[in-house]
Order: sequence, then structure tokens, then C-alpha cells
Amino acid sequence: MSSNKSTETQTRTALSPTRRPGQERVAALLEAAAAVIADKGYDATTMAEVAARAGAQIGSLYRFFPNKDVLANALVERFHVRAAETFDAIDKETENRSVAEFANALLNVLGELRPDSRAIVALLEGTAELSAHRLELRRNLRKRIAQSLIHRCPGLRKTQADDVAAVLLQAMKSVRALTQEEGNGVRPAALNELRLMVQCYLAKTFADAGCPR
Amino acid sequence: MSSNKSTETQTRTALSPTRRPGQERVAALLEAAAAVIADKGYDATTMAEVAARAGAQIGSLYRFFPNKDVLANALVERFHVRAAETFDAIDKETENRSVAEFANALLNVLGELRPDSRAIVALLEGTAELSAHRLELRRNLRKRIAQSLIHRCPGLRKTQADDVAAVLLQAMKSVRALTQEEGNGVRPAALNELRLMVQCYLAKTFADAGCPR
Amino acid sequence: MSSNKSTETQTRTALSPTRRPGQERVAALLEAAAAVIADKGYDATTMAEVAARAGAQIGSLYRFFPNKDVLANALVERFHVRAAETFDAIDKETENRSVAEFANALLNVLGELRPDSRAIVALLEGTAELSAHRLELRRNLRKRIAQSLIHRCPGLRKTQADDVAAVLLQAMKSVRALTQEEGNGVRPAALNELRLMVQCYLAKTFADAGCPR
Amino acid sequence: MSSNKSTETQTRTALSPTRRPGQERVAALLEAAAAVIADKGYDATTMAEVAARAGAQIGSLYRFFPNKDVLANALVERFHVRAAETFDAIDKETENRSVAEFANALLNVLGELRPDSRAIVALLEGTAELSAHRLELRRNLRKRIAQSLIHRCPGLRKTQADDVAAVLLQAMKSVRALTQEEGNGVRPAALNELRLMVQCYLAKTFADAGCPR
DNA sequence: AATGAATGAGATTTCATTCAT
DNA sequence: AATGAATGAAATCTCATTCAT
Repeated sequence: MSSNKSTETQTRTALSPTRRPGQERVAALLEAAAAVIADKGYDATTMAEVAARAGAQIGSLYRFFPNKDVLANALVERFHVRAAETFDAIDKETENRSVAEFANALLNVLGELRPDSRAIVALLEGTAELSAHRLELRRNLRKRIAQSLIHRCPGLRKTQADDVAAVLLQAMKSVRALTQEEGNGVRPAALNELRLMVQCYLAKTFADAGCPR
Repeated sequence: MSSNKSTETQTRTALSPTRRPGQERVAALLEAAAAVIADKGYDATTMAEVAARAGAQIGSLYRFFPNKDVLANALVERFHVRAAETFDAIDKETENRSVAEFANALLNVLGELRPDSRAIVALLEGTAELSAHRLELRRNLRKRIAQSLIHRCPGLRKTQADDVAAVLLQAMKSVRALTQEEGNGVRPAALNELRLMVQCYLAKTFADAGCPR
Repeated sequence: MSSNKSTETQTRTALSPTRRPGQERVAALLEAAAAVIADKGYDATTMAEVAARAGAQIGSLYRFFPNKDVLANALVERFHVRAAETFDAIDKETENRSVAEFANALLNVLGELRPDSRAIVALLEGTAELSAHRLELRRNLRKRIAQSLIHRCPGLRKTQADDVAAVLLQAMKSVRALTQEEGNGVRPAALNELRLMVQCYLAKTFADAGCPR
Repeated sequence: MSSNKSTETQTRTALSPTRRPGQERVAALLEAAAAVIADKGYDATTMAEVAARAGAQIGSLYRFFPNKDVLANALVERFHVRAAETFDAIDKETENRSVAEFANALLNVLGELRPDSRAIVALLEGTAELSAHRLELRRNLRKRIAQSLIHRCPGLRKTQADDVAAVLLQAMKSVRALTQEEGNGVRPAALNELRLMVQCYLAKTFADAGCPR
């Protein structure tokens, strides 16, 4: 009797497969999800299409990702891990790089994680009522960017670094948006302009904060 | 959910009522649509909710807007008209303004049209498969921005103006995104940073193009 | 973007149709729901079957009852109203009736509301995790029975009346259970035994409480 | 959900493992099944949850119980065996006991087999379309109760004993229902009232049949 | 034997859109 | 013109059961 849809819907998480075939399937499912979400956006993505694109059955998809939100969160999680590595690499080479190179490196973070990044941007977009997970993604990215900024220019005040990071995250999203808009009249050169804008801004900001170079 | 099967549907247009009560109803419906789309995004917006928010009946909504796409397009149309006026005003006062003022004026275009702008940004977002109408909105906005750029700095080459315009449109969207993110850890000061970035970029660009001031 | 399934799922209630055809449809849907739930129990009842049995489309069913739980609650609500009348009638005629007649009248409450009562019993059954609505149904029925008991025998202490009411509610459910079990080897005479049991019990209880007759 | 398409499936039976570890596993699975069914009812019980509760794998569950129905039937079977012992014990001590004691002993049959009895009551409930096995459970219980009645009061006619047994089975279910309802406003004293009712009824019935004591 | 991944039918629910009144 | 009921395709999600390893 009675509908008992597990009172704690929020807590649900992706299942981690223990066997080989399961792990491969999960990877394929995530890849498919990234592709479809990148193409159509989160809302327009259907679980059926994700499954089909992965060559799986709908039940298989739900075995590992008990609902659509968890699937998106898993994508976000995976991005988190990969982004962390990218940021670490940026920090490591900071010394040898000009402001322009540093700016480009940041702007490329979303661009370099090729297959997923378009999906991630789509997930970052949502007008409102995002799952807590996705809101956290934004916060964490800003925090991580701020960290790299201070690492590169220790003279920056913490609060200013936060503000600049917020702006840079938008610029990173813009990279993808512009890339996507090629074909709708945006020329690749526009990307260069974006880079110029960020470089000019960072150069000024760092100089004001008393950082050499 | 999801962008519809509309393939030939798109040719349909909104009814333009000639009588007073009809005009008021249409205005209320558009207002409601803007509010809901701003809150939830286009996909998650239901026609029923729009009608309810406008205190209208679903049948009434469909009388004036034969489908969801037409409703969105009407919003875009209205924005177009209003944005045109705003850009004209900007162009008119260009002489008296510093680069910083010019930059701010542009950044405020989306910000000033308060109730609608969030909806418009939501409509600008959708990753793909936008109705032709919405793709056109992007193109037109870029074109209009480019026009203002050249008006302000005739030395700019046409193609560069297009590229800069593409970047500025992204910056305009960022204004909204940052505003929306207050409450998720973004401080209002971030907006100032965004303005600084654009100012610094435009100053450099105009200078390179040989524009005084 | 984002799945926004109205955060207040609990509050949802049945829609009250404003037009004639809607009212008839709602009545037909409730009738159908009662029939199917009576036959198969709540869990095994499908919304599709309810709709089909009412000659309606699934969408029509959901227009008036936004989910399965609300449908069940509507049934419960309707039963409440009808049961109230039945209890009132019992109270009105109390004076002229023997204990035996009073006992039978109570036992018939569930039996007399023919089409619905089997469904109601099915809804009363559920092992656990019933919707608050259904738990309330049980409480209210017990309360109403207790009220009739005290009306009939003012000498009863309030707490004892509550206890007796709880027992009588079980007996009322047993009426239906026994009726249902005819065909599985239970003879109609079993019902008489049940009546005897309740009569004998009430006679003793009333006598102990100092009630004449 | 819903009672399955099992039509010929029912003929299948549970595997009876001969080795120790197998027997333990089966016991654990049955225990888990009883617990879950008691909590949620048969329909809402999932095979996956039963397996999980037993710390077993779904495949393991299916190894011993080829489908859900067989699992329920195994529970019923086990109850049968235990109930038989309980009834035998009751019959053995009949001489020394008052009617009240006899009544209480019967009412306790379902109550004493603690972990399982709630599940059994849940399995007895289902409005219709029970598996043949479960219908048989009801018949057998009634038969066994009737046997004890005649053993205690040989003067009862066989048919009347059947009818009384049907009523008593309902009363036994009521014991559980009342116990379960504590917490929803039913006081423990209600159980005493139930006992009083049955005692008063049996006393009268036995007296009418010419049984001493 | 045990494991747990795979299957897929079917249930619930949503919503754009149409249409009778 | 307005109303709101009707439609039904499609999306999300569940779960009993099978089967490869």
C-alpha cells in the first residue's frame, strides 16, 4: 500500500559499479549524457536519448544514475576533478608566464576539457532553481579561480580576488558561448578580442595590486 | 518540456488585437511570460503557468499566442523595439561621454529593461536548436552594438567592430548573470570589476583605432 | 532548466470543476477509482485503468486529480461527508432502538455506502506510511463512533468510549472482509456471528456503564 | 507494483537448500522479507530491498525464491508450521483454562509470532487477486480455529464453528491492527476491550452450545 | 554458487495544444 | 470572445526477472 518514494530523494547518488562492464557502461553513459546535454541543454535532454546514445537500455541508465539530476551531478563531479588538475597545472607554471599567458590559460580551462565542457556550461546556465550541487559548482569554481589569482599575484586582497574571479568565470563561459556561436555569424577573431579584454584587465588589476610583470 | 516539434509552426505570429481590452490582455500575458521565463527558463515555463500568472485562461493565452514559440518571439520582438530606443539614446549622447560612460551605458542595456531582461537573457541562453527568431535576436543585437561602436569610434574597421560587439554582448549577459548570482556568494563589487574590465578594454581598442578621448 | 517539481507536493488538492461536463467527469472518475481500488487495492490500481473505466483519457484524470494520492484522498473526503450523514441518522433514532439495533446500525455504516465502502476499506488497510489524509480518516471515524456511543450511553467515560470505538471500527472493517470472503468458503451466516459478538459486547458495556436498555 | 502476471509461475516453489550456509541464507532472506512486507505491504515491497535487508545480492534471493510470489508463499508456509504448533499447544491446555483464557490464547496467535505476524497480516489483507496460496492460508486458518473451537466445546455444530472461526480470524487481525494504530491515537486499553468483546462472545456461544465452564 | 549488470514492459506524471460550449 | 475540459504523445522513473561471468 501507499506510495513510498524514499523520503530522502535529495541524498541519492550515483552508483559506483564494482565490475568491469559496469565501469565501462558508466563511462559510456556519462559521455553520452555530456554529448546530449551539450547539444540540447539539460531540460531538453531526455534520459531515453542518453541511454540510446550510449547504446544502453533505459533501465541500465537508471541503475547507475537514479534520476536525471544525479546524472547531471555526476558530470559536474567529474568536471570538478579534472578542473582541479588543470588549475594545479596552471599554478605550477605561473612563474614562467606573462600575464597574457596566464589569462589565456584560465580562459582555456573550460575549453580544454573538450567533450564535457559544453555540457558543463549548459549546466552552469540554468536561470534558477538549480540543484544545490550545481550552485556549489559555481561557488567552487570561483573559489578556485580566486586561489590561482592570489597565487599569481599575492598582493591582491582576498575580497577583490573573489570579485575578479566571478568576472573571470563569466569570461570563461563566454569562451564557450562565442565558440558555439560561430556559424551564427560570430567570427573566430571574436575569441581573440575576448582574450585581449581579459589580458588588458588582468594586467591592470595586477599592476594596481603591486605585482611585477 | 524541450524545444518543440515546431517546424512549420514558427511561421505563425501573435495576434495583434486592435481593441483596448485585447491590448491590455496581451500586455499582461507578455508580462507574465517574461516573469515566468525569467524565473524558470524557457523550457521549464509552462503555458498554464503563464496564463495563471496573468490571471487569464489558457484558452485566452492561445488566442493571442498560438504556441509557446510565438510567445517567446513576441517577447523578443518587444525587447527589440525597446532596445532600439536605448541604443539610439546612447548614440545621441556619445559626444558628451567618456569611454567609461559609454561602456557603462552599453552594459546597462540589458540591465535597464528590468522586468524583461532576465527573460531575454534566458531566451538568449538555450544551448542549441533555438527557433530561428531567437538566433536572429543574437545577430541583430551584435549588429546594433557594432553600429554604436562605429558611431562612437569611426576608426574601427567593420569586421573588428563585429568581433568586439560579440564580446560586448557576452559582457552584457554577464551583468545579468552576476546580478543573479548575488546571494550565491557573488558580491555586488563584482559588477564593478566587470565594468572596469570592459572600460579598460574599450579604452585600449578605441585608442588603437585612433579615436580621441 | 532544472527540474522544478513544485516544492509543495503535499498541498496539492483535487481541482473542483466549474462546468457541468467537468462535474460529471469528476463523478465518473471517482466512481471508477472506487471500483478499481475496491477490486485491486490501492497499490495495484493504475491511473490508466481508472481513466479507462471512466471512459476518460489519462490526461483528463490528471486534470482533476494531480496524482494518485489526491485521487484516494478525494475518495476519502467523499466518504467522510456521506458517513457523517449516516452517523447523524443513527444518533437521531437512538432512543427508539435496542442495543442490538444500534449495534447493527453501526456495523452497517461501511456496508451501506455501497459502491465506495470496499474502496474505503482498502484505503484503510495499508500497512504503514499512509498519507496523513488517510491516517486522519481513521482518527475521525473513531472519534465519530465514540461520539455516537456517548450519545447512546451518556454514562460511558470518554476514554472508554474511545477504546470501544477503536474496537468497533475494526468490527466494521470485518463486516466488509467477511462479505468479501464469501466465495472463499465463508458463509453468510458468519456475518450474523459478527453481529452477535458486537451486540453481546455492547450490551455488556452499556450495562456496566449504567445505561438502561 | 501490483500483483503480477503470475499465472503459471505460481507452481514454482522455493529451493530447499540442504547445506548449512544455504539454510542460513534462506532464513535471513525470509526474515528480511517479513520485515519489509510488514513495513510496506506486499505490493510496495521490492525484491531489491528484501535482498539488501538480508545483506544478500538480488541474484542470491532469486536463487532460492524464483519469484516474488514464491517468497510470500514461503513466509506463509513457515507461518503455517509455527501456527500449527501454537494451536496444538492451545488444544493441549484447553481443560485447565477458562473461556477468557481460551479467548486470549486465540487472540495471541498472531501476536505471539512477533517478527512474522505483521507480515502475515499484510499478506492476508490484499483486497483481491491473491495468489491461490494466500487464499488457502485464510481457509486453513479458519479451519484450524474451528477445530480448536470444537475441541474446546464439542457441542458446537460444525457449520457454526466455521462461522465463529471466520469471526475470530477477523478479531485476530484486529489485534495487530490495533497494536499498529497505537501512535495514531489508539490507546493500549483498546486491546483490552477487544479481548472483552471476544470473551463475552465466546462465553455466550459456548453456553448456548451447552458447554460447561 | 554468487554476483550484479542488463532488460524492458509498464506505471506515473506533464504539458502543449485543440475544441466544444 | 472567453472558458476550461479534453487529448494524447512523450518524459521520468520503477522493478521483477534474467543471464553472463
